[in-house]
Amino acid sequence: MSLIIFNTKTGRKIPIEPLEPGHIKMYVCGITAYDYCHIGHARSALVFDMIVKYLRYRGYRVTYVRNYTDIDDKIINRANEQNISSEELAEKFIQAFNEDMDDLRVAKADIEPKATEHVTEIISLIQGLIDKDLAYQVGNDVYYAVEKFGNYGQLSGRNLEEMHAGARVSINEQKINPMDFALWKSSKPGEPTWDSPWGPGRPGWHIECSAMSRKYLGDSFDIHGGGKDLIFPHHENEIAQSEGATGAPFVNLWVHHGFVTIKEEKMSKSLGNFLTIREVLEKYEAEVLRLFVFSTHYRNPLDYSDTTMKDAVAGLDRLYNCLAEIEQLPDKIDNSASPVATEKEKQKLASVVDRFQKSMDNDFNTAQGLGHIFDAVKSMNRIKQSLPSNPSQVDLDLLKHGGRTIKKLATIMGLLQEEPTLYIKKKTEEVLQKLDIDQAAIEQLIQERELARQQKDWAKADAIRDKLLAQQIELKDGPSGTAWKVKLPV
RNA sequence: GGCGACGUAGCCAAGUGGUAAGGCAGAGGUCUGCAAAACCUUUAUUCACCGGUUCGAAUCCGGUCGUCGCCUCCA
Repeated sequence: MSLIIFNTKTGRKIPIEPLEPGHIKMYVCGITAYDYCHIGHARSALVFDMIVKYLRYRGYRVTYVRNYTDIDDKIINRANEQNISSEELAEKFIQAFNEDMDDLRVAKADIEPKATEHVTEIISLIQGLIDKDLAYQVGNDVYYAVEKFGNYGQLSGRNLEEMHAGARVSINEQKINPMDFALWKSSKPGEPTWDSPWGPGRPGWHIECSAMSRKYLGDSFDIHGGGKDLIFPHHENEIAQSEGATGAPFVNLWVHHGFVTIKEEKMSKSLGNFLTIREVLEKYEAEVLRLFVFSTHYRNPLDYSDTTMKDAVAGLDRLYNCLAEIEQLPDKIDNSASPVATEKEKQKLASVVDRFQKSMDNDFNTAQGLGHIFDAVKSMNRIKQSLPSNPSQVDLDLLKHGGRTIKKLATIMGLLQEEPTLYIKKKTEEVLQKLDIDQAAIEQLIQERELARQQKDWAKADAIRDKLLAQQIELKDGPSGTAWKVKLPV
């Protein structure tokens, strides 16, 4: 069984066959550092984090490059507004991005190059395009001549005539074709600038990715990824630049993920309907956001709402509860009863790795993979449920092994990374801190209630329980006394 | 206007030719003084609608309606 991946360029799934056997080279377009990142950026980072982890799980060596765009019109404009240099602004938001990634526990890419540190490579790439007559200089600007590149539109499935019909292209008298795009822009006073054969200026947006991917991954590499909104024009232009310059096929597989939407509309700055990663992480655990993201296939739209996030909270709690209960079971037992696990349950647990892998092999179907994990949890809960007080070693081994297995699988999505019991405890303490009540007071009230219960003064006992409940404290009467827990926010 | 994606239970979401995974919510049950929590069980004769192909379709083809996206910076 091989791993198949959907290729945007052909519209179909193909098996991954690395150019260098066993070694996958992947480039992903990272952020433009001019503001805090929203959860659309989080989806991108999480999806490719998962893809890298799964490829490595499947035994591939992966070289993962994700760039920073640290020079661009938006950065310059924003820096001017704030009266700081664009370097300063970009640095600030790269750092903010890294903090967000740490909070999301997204692993760093192997190489994280910045556009401004590759201007030399960019200039030589542009010069190569001019030499091949694929680019032309106008004043101190350099443009790519799209008509000279035969395959322009191959990725996005358009042709130049159609795009003219769109009539939304900006008319620039300097350009030969309105679709020509800037490789080098002359700088205005006060803007960051580099010397070049065409005068002082700065790189256009698309050229940096061609230059940096070539430097770190070569003329041809395996996977290039990003959000669907990068298909055109960004990735289309990258192909024109890279293939124009090298004559070699640029990328084997184009992987594009879908958008995060709010109320079915794309999250974007212009609509003002975006949520930053840090805003969301104030309300929800990183793993909740991860579960939310991976509960839908990466190419589909993902609608953010309180309901869907609440679902993710409940789902994650379910997983952790199962693991926590398994953890509390003994590892070894002497005089055990006969096993209770049914053939069907054993079968479910024995096959979960295969089923998970089959789902993931099919274009990283995390939604289905998670389904298999939940399915295994259901089987384990069922076994736990019917466990006698002296459970059999067979059942214990089954549960312990099952718990380890789903934890291992969940790791690919960055889930279930906490100690199960600590996860619950941590959430409790966080909430408790925000409440106007301390543990001692709670214990005190529970003791009072226990006394009332012993005297069968149910009215008083219930009153105390209601009082605590009003403060988000839930009581659980069990055989070994009364436990309490914070009603976790959802 | 051009191009593309999607429409599966109350909600979220897999499934792309062989008879509807999983999660949330709901209902019933175990437990309890009653509860809560937890767990178990259960929940779509049917996959937007209309035709067609097929022994067989949510899955393929044609059409209709609806939603969203790209075509300008965008993850």
